Amino acid sequence: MTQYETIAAELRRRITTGELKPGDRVPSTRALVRDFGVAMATATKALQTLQAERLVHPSPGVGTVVGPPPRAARRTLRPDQQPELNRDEVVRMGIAIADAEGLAALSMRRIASELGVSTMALYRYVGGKDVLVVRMVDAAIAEFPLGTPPDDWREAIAMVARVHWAAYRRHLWLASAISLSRPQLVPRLLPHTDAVLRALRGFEKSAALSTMISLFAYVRGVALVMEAEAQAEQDTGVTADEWVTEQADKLGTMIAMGDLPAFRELLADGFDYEYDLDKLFEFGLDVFLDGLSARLR
Amino acid sequence: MTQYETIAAELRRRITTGELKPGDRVPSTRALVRDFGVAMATATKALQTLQAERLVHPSPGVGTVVGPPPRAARRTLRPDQQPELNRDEVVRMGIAIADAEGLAALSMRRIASELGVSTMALYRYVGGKDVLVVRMVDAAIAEFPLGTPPDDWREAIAMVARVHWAAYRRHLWLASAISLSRPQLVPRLLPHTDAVLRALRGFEKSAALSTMISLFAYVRGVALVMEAEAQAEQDTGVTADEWVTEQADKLGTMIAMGDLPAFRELLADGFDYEYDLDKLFEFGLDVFLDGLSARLR
DNA sequence: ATAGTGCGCGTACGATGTATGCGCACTACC
DNA sequence: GGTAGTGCGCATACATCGTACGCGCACTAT
Repeated sequence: MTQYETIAAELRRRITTGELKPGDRVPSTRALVRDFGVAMATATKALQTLQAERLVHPSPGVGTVVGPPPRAARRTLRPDQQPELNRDEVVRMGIAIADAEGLAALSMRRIASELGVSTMALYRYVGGKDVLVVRMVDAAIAEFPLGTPPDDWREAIAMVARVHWAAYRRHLWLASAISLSRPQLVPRLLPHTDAVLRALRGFEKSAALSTMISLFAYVRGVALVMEAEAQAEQDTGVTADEWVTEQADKLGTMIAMGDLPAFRELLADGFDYEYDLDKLFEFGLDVFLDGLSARLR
Repeated sequence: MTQYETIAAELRRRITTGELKPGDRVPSTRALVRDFGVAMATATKALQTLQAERLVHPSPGVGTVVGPPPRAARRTLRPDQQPELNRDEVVRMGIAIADAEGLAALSMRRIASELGVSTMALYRYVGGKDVLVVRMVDAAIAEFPLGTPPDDWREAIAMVARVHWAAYRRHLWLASAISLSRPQLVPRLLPHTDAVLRALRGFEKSAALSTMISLFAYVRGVALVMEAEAQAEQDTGVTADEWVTEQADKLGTMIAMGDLPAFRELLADGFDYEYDLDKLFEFGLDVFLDGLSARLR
């Protein structure tokens, strides 16, 4: 332990034990030099350490005082300098851009220019892009409150799943954004998980949790298919149907070369599958819920 | 239509009608100047247009000849210049990096430096990053061939799902990479889809397709949870369990503030859920398959 | 009046994917 | 055997990204 750490520790002790109370003055630099027999630089460093910990603060003309530095008086801004921006506005713009052009088009510079503001100004409100995305997720989820869930457990968790689906549908980027965000909580998602857990009280506890995660994973999985499709269509201007017909040749040769009997059969007698992800989602959801019912019985 | 376009069109007509056959000489620049009454520059431009279309090529000392330019003889490289790189090597290195550090760490420069090669040299073999990723996906899938599926339809599609799961487990990046790739086919994935379709021959055709997509979406959904967890652990060095305990305070206040009875109840009497994604995957798969069975009956 | 302070944001850095175009080794002709 | 020409392989350079850094200015406190 260096000398300045020793001094800092001693003063820290006096403060935490109450020997020095908030408002009291700690020994001045010069007093420390005298009492501990150290150089000025060392004494200064010790006090700086405590300042960095916000245990003490310098009070001009008085000395170094115990207690955190007083919050600087809120600067009164002249009317023309009132910040016309706030966090919600940034988050809203982020959502608007991601909705219109996908997460890939979302950049700090883009948001800033869209808001008529300098890029770095955003960092006054959102900390960084990752944090912004988490806030976007939270805000997007909040657009779809749950209402009161039905009594029937099956109806209840179906409702939550459908609400999620609606959110993913409205905000196509949501499915990929929500995964990137474990280190951050999404507060307004908690009511959803709570609703599912409540509905599944009849199940064993670990089964209830597994059910919930599986269900959410499924919904997000289908939502990602939807997102990929939308993104590809936007990038290339080609819909899924068109793409299939375009790629028919390549697919044809692959089928011919590989050993894909079921595929060939499927394409043989008129491939007219209606590619409707809403229906697909409901189908898988039904199957899953049927499975759960069987299990509960 | 400009003059040179007129001339080019006329020559093009003579070639496509067979009036001029491959090997024949088209009129020289000077002949065109004489016959069409245009300037040298115009005649030259007309011939250049056709050259760009690879309909004709200049043959030194002969004139401009119908037919595509002869493929340059394959340059015989001296032994010390034999390219020591090939596409598979690039793809393999891409997979190695993504396995070890995630898709985010995958960059063209990184691959190149890891291979001891200049960055742009990679573009001789892989076209671009997107294409590379698709090839990585294909290669990763190919590591898990299907074997012969059981007769029982349920066992058969469970097997395919488990093979997918194994692939996702081995290559954590696979779950996010596989979605980005609609415009490209993943050839060696087709046998998997074919196996599922074959197993579901008993179902109505559209139901079979919906089942397949739902199932794959589910598997990938769970795999993405796994990937996010692994990535977060690598980035922050904090496991999921540790994170939960770390965030307990924040979660606690959220629970206290919000109205989350089931959550509170869950945490109240000892939260000891075993967070095992393999088991979770099997659980959800079972539920889904149970649902399908019920539906088939 | 003047010294000091901290806020807001402009500048700049280190990444990224990849288009562009240059030098050079080689081929094909006189 | 010299030489013109060609195309391959890759170094350089550009546009984009997120954001660290630190400067100037407007304000507060003396």
